[in-house]
Amino acid sequence: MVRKTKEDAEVTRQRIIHAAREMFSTTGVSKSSLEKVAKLAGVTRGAVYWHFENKTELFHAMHAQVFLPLIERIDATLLASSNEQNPLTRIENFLLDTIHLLNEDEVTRQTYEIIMSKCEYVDEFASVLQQILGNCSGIVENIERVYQDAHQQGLINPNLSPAQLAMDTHLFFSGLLHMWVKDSDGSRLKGQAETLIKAHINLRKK
Amino acid sequence: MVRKTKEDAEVTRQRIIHAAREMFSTTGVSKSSLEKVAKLAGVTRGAVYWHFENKTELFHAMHAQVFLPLIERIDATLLASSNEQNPLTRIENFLLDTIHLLNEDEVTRQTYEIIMSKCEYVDEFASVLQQILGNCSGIVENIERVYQDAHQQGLINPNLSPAQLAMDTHLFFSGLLHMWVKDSDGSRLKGQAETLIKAHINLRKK
DNA sequence: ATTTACATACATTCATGTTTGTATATAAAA
DNA sequence: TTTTATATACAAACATGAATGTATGTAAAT
Repeated sequence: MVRKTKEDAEVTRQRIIHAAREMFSTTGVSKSSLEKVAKLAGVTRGAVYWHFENKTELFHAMHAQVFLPLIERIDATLLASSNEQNPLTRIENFLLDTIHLLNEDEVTRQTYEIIMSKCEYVDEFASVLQQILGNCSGIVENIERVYQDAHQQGLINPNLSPAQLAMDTHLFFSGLLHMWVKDSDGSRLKGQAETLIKAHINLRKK
Repeated sequence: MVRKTKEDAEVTRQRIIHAAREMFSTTGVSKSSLEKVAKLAGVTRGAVYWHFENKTELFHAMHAQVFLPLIERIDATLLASSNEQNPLTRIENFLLDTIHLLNEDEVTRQTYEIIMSKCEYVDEFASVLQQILGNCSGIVENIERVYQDAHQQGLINPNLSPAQLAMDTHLFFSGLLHMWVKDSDGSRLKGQAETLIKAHINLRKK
């Protein structure tokens, strides 16, 4: 029984991506052989090589599937409804939402985990790092705009530059995500992430 | 010509560690074969296997060589001369010193780079992550003590808990180091790291 | 009839761990 | 002090396994 319908093929493609994510997160990217990924997906390497050129392309597909929507969501959360509520609250909500997403969505959490601690950024993967850094720059710019709003509305200490505040927030949150993801047993952060975020924002209030 | 003197052997051992660090940082840990490490060190795999059980042990040796002294240095910087100067200045100097170290010392920089983006934390390497997290906890505790000093001296806003401030600083700095190391061309951070650190500390001042 | 969506088989490369060989440093015995 | 025995510090060879990429086969969808 070969030659499935187009929809069936798409299903197998997704199953392969899903299996790859599982494999990557438990075994690490470099030690995940396509043989094992295929087996976990219930297919053979033939199917994998049919859908993806090689492991790198499979990785890219897995990464993009989660992060492209995520970037859009971030932009939307930060910028949309610009004038509807307190800018500082908007930033706080953005951070809280992201933590919440990691709590709820296994796929997103696994992807973050792979990106942050199960992957070596050399050769073909170096470009992924640059891409991530690019996304970060975008996020920082967005946060900065919101801080500018806060600045204009007189919500924060006027001698703090929005650019520096934005970078400080981004670095804080980057550190938070890293520790959140790596601290697997959750003893250090899981319980107090929300408190920390609120404290971080409170530092800025007048 | 085999059977060198003990001192010669120690030299070889160091050469292997050094070569491993170079290899790991350019090729990534998992793609660095002991064959290539040996060749870079000017020896054969025989020498490598004589000095180290396997690649994991070699990695541990490389890691410990840089990080054990580093941890001591951090403790010293943060705690020593406790009453000699402003606590906030002490934290600021600790952060600035670390960035300065990364600027000056190639070996330390490479090691950080490997730890942060050229290594997959699975299986035998998972313990390294836990070890790093343990170190982080220690650092946070130290920072917290210094913030307590600042608190008692009335230097900071009294409704900010030292524990939260310490964690906020640590996460900020963790994020900063990550970006500092990964942003290889330095376009995003290299120039403004010091400014950001000072801004971060200034946020806390009364 | 032809392309599609795979499974199967094949060839090659590469890394690892182990074993063996060996010249010499070093410590003990004479 | 010289001789001797043994452990040391590797190099070289070997054996094995695993992963990759490609090529071929094939049944069903289109």
